[in-house]
Amino acid sequence: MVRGLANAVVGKTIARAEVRMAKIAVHAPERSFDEHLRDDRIVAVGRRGKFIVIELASARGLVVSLRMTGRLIVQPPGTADAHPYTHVLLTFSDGHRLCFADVRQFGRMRLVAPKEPWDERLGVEPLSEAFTFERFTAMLVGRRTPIKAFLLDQSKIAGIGNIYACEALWQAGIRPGKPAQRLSKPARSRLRDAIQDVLMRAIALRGSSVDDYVDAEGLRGGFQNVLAVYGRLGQPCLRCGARIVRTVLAQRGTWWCRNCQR
DNA sequence: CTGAGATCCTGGGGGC
DNA sequence: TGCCCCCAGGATCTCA
Repeated sequence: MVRGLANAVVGKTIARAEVRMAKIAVHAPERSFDEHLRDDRIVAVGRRGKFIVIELASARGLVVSLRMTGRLIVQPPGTADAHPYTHVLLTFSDGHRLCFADVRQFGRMRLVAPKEPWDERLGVEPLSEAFTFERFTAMLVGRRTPIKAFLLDQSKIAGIGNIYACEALWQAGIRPGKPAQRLSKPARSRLRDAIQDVLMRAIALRGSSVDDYVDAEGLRGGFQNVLAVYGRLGQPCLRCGARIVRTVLAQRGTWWCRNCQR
């Protein structure tokens, strides 16, 4: 998503910003969203955890959280709204538009000040050098919470969602409900590797379009075609053939194999 | 600090 | 065919 977005919008100047649903655009109240953004320029697009960061020439940032159904769509000049639930529209000086749409209205587009520590509550990036076996081990000490709940906690490891938590636990052969502190050394090693492997493979396939996810270029992902457990209730485990079960853990649907995840 | 649960939303699927 | 019910889920908040 970030790579496609960067290709499409870096260098563009914001001519105006239209907010159709006020709660979606979060900003300092002194001025309107449009007054804040007008004439600023996009210099980079990055990511921290699941948050997309659109960096501006003013050193401020537009931090976008898509949650489940949020979409960012880049539209050529002169085209109609690309999505019926468009809540925020940035129009660039060249006529292109960046449309933020979200059926469920859970997503947010937040304007942050230069050096504002908006990501203080996010944990380690799982694909960074900092995510070592030693650090992973230290994080798990004394944690009684189920390992799957731990993986979903963005303040520990940033960026793992429900799909990738299920897939990483299957790949590592670990029961989702196992208390985090009780993972053996080999299990911790397998899980750390599985987290990185699952995330890298998913990114290579442009994400998981389980429902109707599309990236900024309107392309569907491909990882939904290679999911081992997520959404595969009753189907055979790709490793042992046992039926995949679904339980609820941390208020989330959890798919796993009772036979080969222990 | 940890862990658990509620909350926000709407489309879509299942049941009848 | 139509209606009702319920469910999916990420981040943030509250509470014990």
